[in-house]
Amino acid sequence: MTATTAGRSRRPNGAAPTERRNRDSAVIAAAITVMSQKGYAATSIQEVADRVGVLKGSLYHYFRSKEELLFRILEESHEQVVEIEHEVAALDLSAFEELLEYVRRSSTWYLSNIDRANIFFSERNQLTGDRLTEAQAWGRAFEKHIAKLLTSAQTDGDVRSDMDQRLLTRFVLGALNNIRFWPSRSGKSFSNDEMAAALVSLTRSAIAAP
Amino acid sequence: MTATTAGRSRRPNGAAPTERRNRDSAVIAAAITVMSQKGYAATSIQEVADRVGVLKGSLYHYFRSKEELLFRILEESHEQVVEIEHEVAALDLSAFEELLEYVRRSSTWYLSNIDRANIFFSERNQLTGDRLTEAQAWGRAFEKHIAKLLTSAQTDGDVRSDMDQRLLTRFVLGALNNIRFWPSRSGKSFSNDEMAAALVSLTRSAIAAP
Amino acid sequence: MTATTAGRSRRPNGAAPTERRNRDSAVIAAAITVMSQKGYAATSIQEVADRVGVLKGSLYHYFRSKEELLFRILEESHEQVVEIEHEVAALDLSAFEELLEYVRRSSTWYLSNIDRANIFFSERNQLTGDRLTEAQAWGRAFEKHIAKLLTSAQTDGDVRSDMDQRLLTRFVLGALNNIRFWPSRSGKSFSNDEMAAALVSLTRSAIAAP
Amino acid sequence: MTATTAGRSRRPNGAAPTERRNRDSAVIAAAITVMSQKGYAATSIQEVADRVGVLKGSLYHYFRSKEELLFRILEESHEQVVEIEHEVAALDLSAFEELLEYVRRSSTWYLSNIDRANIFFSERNQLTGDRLTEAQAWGRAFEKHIAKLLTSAQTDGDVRSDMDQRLLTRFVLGALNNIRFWPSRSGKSFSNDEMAAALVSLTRSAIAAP
DNA sequence: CATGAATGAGGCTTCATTCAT
DNA sequence: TATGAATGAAGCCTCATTCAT
Repeated sequence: MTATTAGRSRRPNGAAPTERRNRDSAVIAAAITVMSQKGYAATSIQEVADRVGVLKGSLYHYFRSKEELLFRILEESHEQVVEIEHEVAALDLSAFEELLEYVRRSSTWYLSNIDRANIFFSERNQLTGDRLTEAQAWGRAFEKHIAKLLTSAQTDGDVRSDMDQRLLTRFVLGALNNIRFWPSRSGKSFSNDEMAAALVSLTRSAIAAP
Repeated sequence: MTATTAGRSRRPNGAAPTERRNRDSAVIAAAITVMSQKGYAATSIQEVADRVGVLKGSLYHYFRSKEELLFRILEESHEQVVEIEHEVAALDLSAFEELLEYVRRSSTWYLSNIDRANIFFSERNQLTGDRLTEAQAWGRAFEKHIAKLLTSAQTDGDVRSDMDQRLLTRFVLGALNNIRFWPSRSGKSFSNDEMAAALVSLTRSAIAAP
Repeated sequence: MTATTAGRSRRPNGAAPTERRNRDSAVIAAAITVMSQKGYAATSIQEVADRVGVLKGSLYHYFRSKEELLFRILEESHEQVVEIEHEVAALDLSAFEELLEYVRRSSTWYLSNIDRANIFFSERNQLTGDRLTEAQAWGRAFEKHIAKLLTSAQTDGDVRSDMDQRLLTRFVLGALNNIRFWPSRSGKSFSNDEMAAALVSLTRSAIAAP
Repeated sequence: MTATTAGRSRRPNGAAPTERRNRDSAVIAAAITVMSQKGYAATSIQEVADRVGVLKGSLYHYFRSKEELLFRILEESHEQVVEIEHEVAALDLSAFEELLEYVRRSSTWYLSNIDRANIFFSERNQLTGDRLTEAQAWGRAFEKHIAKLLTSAQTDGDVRSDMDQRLLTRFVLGALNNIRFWPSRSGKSFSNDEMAAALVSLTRSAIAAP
């Protein structure tokens, strides 16, 4: 929310965007598809424009630079993930159950938004300057949240205490972040819910107190 | 081993092969460092040359194209990982223990070769044509190997049978591949062995038969 | 007066011409400020629009092209300078005194309209085609006028005869055109009148007959 | 000398440039011609490349950016002008005669290097950042030098004391800087020396003590 | 009149790659 | 082998201008 997201096209008075939003979303959608597939650096604005059905230069009505476009995608994704965090927190579960529920819901989100998730986890470091700083902060906050839940769950006696919480955190996060790769192999034979459930079950077994 | 790897070391006269290899390794080492950090697409040959202390054009004595350079890096990594696979297979353990030992050793390798591992897992898809095909085959073989071990271990009754082997495979692979990110967070406070051991322990708990 | 100046103010209905003129002047004023600072080529229509508080596209109600906008600015300036020429001619002074009075009054105008003067003297050559031709004609007429006064003054014995009139002309014109740079250095400490008076005095000394 | 001039093409070891310098000069010469004619902003790298007989991209072996190219031109010109300053200072003349000799020699330089002089006086402000700062400093040093000579000459009683030194400075500088426009009008009929001599004579008359 | 999205051309710059020396 | 100038293609971005609303 800090870095340069706002003010793409100069609108002196407060005119109504009407149709605008649609194109905006179309642009972002196109960018997500291409960038997820080829990676940010290998994606050309041209390809995005082609997909939107607009000339290259016209895209600059929707963002100020390729990097801003990436940032916007990341930012949106981040917001949605944070939203999940809040929803789960509102459920008033034990730390352990909250953690697992969080794993389940975000897994589902990643699986339903694989392209977004790919970009979210792979292209953050292509940002520079303030935008990079901000995006890195997301990651840290994210990790801290998981760490806190794990610590609480350890205190509650729900999570094994024979292992440093930091190692647990990394394991849980790693397994979670990787779920986006599950479907890409061997003919999509599991539903998102099945996969999410499997991840939760495996995570539970992995870290539960004996 | 299929795609264009050959044709680098023509040695018409009896020049010192050691010198050659050294430069060659230096080039690869430089490329690994840069590409791990910025990604293949965002890495310029110039940066690699700078790091080697050679002019851009000179690099083309060591590889035919940027893509071949990437391929060589991936290939080397792949070979080393396969080597681990063979070593572990030679230990004659039960499927379950072989799997876990494999996890331990490859974790250690990833942690000791983080830059290589980064490229190995992130840049494969930047290849094209035959090289892409070959690299993708590695991944599939890799997965198949884990799958086989898991199936055997399930048959042995060592691994939980309440979950499809394919889900188990993805989980194990995902957690394993992700260990390369463990050190990057919060002040490197664990040794590679500690991290590998933790991963093994967690993986065991996750998938062991009850 | 030849080139494409016309065709701006079609007023089909009996709309208020005042409003119109105002906007028109506002646009020109904005353009003058920006172009004086950054130069014609480096000035974007966007910047002018921003300064007027209007969207880029809207500016095209006030001129047909960026070049026409520049031309109009130059033309207006030219007209004002010519006006000064006529005023001074009407004073019925000796050639020498007319020249000096002309120097004084145009100096003052340049100093009071520095941005206009900057554009007038620096951006003429950015025009093309007929507009360029016309603007260049202004310069020549201008010079011819000074030349005529100097020749007369030489005949009158008021101006030194030991130097070709063409050299005198260039000197006088050069010194005059440059007065617009006087204020920009070292904290504006002189009034426009003081500077104009100084220029007149120095010019007089420079060219007066001994 | 401060701003980024050095290090255009990366040369790890100290190889001999040999042919290099030639091209370098050719590039600068081409740029000077085009920029003098059309102005920096309106000059495209393409035009310079065409004139050198090289592809657009190839030019970037000789400079890092269009702005650096401009800076280099300005810097070279500045150095030559400063050189003149030093030469004249070494002549050990009275302040008044030194000033006039300086006017004569720099006039001659401007007339012999009209394109350089045009750029020198017109395009400085197209620079940005540190380069702009440095170039502006040149101007100030330049002016200070003239001012010092004038003050001394006033003290010596050689220059009129009825006028503030700052006004004299501006007048002298203005007339001098403008000499580059003298030849552009009406069929080049005077030699550079004639024009320089005329300027000196007129300047002397203008500012000499009565 | 104003809007603002779209155009289409062009500008600066980077870069993988080649090649004569 | 190494050099470094040159290529040619492409990439990002800007901008004057148009036009339907």
